[in-house]
Amino acid sequence: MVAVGRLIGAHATLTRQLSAQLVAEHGLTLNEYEVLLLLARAPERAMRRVDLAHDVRLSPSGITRLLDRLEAAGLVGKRQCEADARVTYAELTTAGMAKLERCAPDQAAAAERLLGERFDEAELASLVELLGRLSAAADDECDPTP
Amino acid sequence: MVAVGRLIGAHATLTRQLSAQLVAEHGLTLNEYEVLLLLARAPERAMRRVDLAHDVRLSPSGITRLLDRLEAAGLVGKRQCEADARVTYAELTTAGMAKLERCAPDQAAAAERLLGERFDEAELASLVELLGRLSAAADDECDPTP
DNA sequence: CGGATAAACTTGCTTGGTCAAACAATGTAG
DNA sequence: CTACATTGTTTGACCAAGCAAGTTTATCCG
Repeated sequence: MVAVGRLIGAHATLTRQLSAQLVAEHGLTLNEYEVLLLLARAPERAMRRVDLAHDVRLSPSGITRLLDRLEAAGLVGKRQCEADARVTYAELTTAGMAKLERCAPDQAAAAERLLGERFDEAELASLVELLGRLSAAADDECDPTP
Repeated sequence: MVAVGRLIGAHATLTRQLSAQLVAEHGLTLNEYEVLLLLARAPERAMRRVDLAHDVRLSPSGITRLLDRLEAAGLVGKRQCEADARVTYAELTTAGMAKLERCAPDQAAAAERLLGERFDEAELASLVELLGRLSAAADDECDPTP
């Protein structure tokens, strides 16, 4: 199947392009950026580490390390859960919020440049739909909620 | 742009699923596998390291190290270029060929399971076409051949 | 010719991430 | 109520890859 190689190559491309600018101009990994983004959208700007890990598809240890970095940079803080002493919440600090607001426009521009130029609305939509099936599929396999 | 996160997530999924089996059952990275595959298809089963690096989108040092591993495993050998002393060819050994033949069916099956189940012919084609534009775009940027 | 520039490749160091193991807190069965 | 399993998180060892710098060979241009 020749297709597979191409699919993977294309993704690598996308990720690299998108992360390059982010790293260069804001010192953030794509994953770090996405975590910030997820937190910003979450209620109370806080999320459990497990859920965060799941959403960015990182291993538990991966998330620990990523959050360590963000915490060291002051962009994220820890909060203990009262109901369950095992869980720690990561919550966006105001500094983190500010950072995100600085990154977002550039990131959106990069995405626009990469995608908007190449695809029209319909194509983009179908791309998202098609790829979406893959993610959905993966979720099923790990977490077969019927 | 919500789309971006999803696109990236989907790719991560695809790559991970595809590489997991490969690593578990054959002790090969997805990149290593692709290198083997490229070599198998190349004339004389040999390629320059630069070209290999370009095709799998790895940095020069990345390819060096990857080939080191494959060489240590006896799957690949070095050959000097007579015309240009700078270049080294990587060539598939018979062991490498055999290895590839053992991996390929499993890999094809995995791809089939991941893609074939989820997409029909037309969808797959359009997916490849759309994503292909991204790769093509990236090539242009590094290598603006008009 | 000879010297600069570029191409192919390697080496050292750093990094983001995984896995396996450990640990603590929570649920659940008997 | 005790014992066992599960869940959330962290830590240590390891690994694939990137970047920057260095070496060697080609090439181009005066």
